[in-house]
Amino acid sequence: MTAPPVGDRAVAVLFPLAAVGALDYRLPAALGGGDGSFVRAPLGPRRAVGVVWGAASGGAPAARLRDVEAVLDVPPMADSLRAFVDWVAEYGLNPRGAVLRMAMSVAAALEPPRPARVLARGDAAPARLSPQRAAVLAALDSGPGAAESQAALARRAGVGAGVVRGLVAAGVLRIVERPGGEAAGAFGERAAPGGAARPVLSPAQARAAAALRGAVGGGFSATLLDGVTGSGKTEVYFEAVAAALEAERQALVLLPEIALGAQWLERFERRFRVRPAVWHSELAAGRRRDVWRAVSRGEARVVVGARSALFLPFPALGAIIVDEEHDASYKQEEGAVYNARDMAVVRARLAGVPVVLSSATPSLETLHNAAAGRYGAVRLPSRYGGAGPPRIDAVDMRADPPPRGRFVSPRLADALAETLAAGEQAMLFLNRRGYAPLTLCRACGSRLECPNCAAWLVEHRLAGELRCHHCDLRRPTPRRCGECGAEGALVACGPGVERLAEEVEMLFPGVRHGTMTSDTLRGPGAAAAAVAAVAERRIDLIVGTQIVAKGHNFPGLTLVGAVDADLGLAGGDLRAAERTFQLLLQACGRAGRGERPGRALLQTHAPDHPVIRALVSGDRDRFVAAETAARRESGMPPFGRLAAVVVSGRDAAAARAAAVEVARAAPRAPGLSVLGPAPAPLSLMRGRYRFRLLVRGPQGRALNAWLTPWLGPWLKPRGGAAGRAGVRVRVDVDPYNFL
DNA sequence: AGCACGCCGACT
DNA sequence: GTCGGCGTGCTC
Repeated sequence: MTAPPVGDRAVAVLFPLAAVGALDYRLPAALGGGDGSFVRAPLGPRRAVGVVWGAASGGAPAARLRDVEAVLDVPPMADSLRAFVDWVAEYGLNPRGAVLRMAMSVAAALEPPRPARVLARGDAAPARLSPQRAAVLAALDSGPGAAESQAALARRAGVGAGVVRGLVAAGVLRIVERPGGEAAGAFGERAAPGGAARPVLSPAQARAAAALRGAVGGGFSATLLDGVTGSGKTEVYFEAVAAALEAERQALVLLPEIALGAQWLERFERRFRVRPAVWHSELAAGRRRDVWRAVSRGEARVVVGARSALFLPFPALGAIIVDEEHDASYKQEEGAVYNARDMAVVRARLAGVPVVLSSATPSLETLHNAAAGRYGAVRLPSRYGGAGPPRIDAVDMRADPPPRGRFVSPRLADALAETLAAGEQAMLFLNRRGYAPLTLCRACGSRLECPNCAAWLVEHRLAGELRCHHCDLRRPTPRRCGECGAEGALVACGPGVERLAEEVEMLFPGVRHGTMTSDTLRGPGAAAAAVAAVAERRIDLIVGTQIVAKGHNFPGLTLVGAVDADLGLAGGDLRAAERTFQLLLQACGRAGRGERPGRALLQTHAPDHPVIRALVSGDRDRFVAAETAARRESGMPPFGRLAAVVVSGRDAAAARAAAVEVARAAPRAPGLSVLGPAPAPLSLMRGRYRFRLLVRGPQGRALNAWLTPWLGPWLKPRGGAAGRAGVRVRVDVDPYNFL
């Protein structure tokens, strides 16, 4: 593959910096690196770590090339991962350096591991053996063998650190540097493919599992695992993981950030007896480094992670699983833009391994790909253990409205009362944080709005403040109106989960209820604690946002009430119907996962809306068919592709002018249409005025061929064609979020 | 991303 | 007179 090192080579080095990208260097033959090598090279006045990215581009005269300084002692980046970085960069119009950054997010992992300094017996015999000194020596002998730091040994011996230091100074103990001091062995144990508790699979599960197992080792393939909530999809895709392990390869399981909880890990551990390596954005630096290295050495056999885990340096990838493949949180919009579900398919193709896309409510894109035969499909049509699906009914809020100022209809209240009286648990689902989404002044009619965003301030009564959900603004809830000064005239309009909890207390005094939102479940372990509280019946009525709709399993729960089922349907979002359907079905699916059958009530003002009708009739296929037909009609995804171009700036006029200029420069081509610019749906965010262009093109890569030359000049982070007036141009390829 | 260069306000 | 604010530009 690589040519023998005859003389120095001119190479491109890609740096993990959005604004720099690849630069040419001379790679001295003596250093011995090649394509994919991690190298340290001079960059301006400093030095930086980058990756050798093929032959030099010729962008600088050979005489000006500087020398690569060192080839780092870590396994080089595999060709398939480099190809993946290039792909993600090109597809999403991302700077290559920004994408590389995700693939080497751990600076410390690239430095040689700092040797651990541990203690061992020295040559000198102890002269005067004080009780403290004797305790230290006894502790050393009884310990795990020469492998402890000074502080740890002192702690175990119950003496001050000074005693140990004294012994070292006297030569009784000596410090030994042990290379590779970081958590070696933490991932070293092999996951047991056979597992401790090989699960009993239903016939349907066994058939699905066999199909997935069969795909492992057979090169690239993509398979949709389409199973109703509670059908045991996880156990099925665990078999694909097991097959990868049996083949001595690694497996990657992607989960939405929100589902990466204790329950999933426990299931994994029950099946495989070991913990997988966990990867997500909140990981502490040290842990990150350890996991990255363990993956790159092939020691971490299974990685479960959020979307960024796609960029880990697997040397022997065997399978990729994308759980809850329809989940919108796979779409990354900050920094580099990409959809981890789609990029998982790309990564699998480049690595020549199978990918499994799992969901109870697959995205239209994936269903379309399965229908077209591009993806295989295996189905689990019924719940594991024979439990039926929850019975779903609509409550017409026009015919059966709640009392004024309340949000739970009499019918839902009755159902709640029945459920609680029967000793069962219930959940109220409302995808709205805080107490009330809008506060207005009864005296002058003004609304409390964020000064930096075109959005209402949301009251968070528990915290005693108003918050903007689009920027960091928080301010104490005022007593008087800021416009007219009227005292005590501010009224909360509409419900949030906090207000719902208040209503629940009034309806069912003394009921043990708990609110679960991203505000109340802060930090690791909080979600697990809440789930445990429900399991142990310290909570009988859950009030929650989408955080409770996904992933968690509540066996005693038999009733789900969607307080505002229409919530996601308003607005011009392309995927509003699809997403609402998915979210509500997931929420309803929380009911009846144990012995007792479940039911769900959807409070709606539009019981005839196709989404509500599909949920009530349980006819997903008809809904999908209708939605697909509408998309085909309008040339929308998956029958066409979109890109959103957002031009923003602190000065509205300058931003608008730049947006017009961008639109004017658009290529004219049949099959390509450009709408706008128009004020973006969130026309002011974080103090920046936003204008949006919507580009629609045909399916496939043709769209990129137009976008890249057209938008390239505007996308330079600074100093680009738009940079002067502080105007920023961002492009979101395959947008999910229409804000 | 850093880091230097450069061009205007309040201090030893 | 200088120290230092961060706008602008460059890194093979």
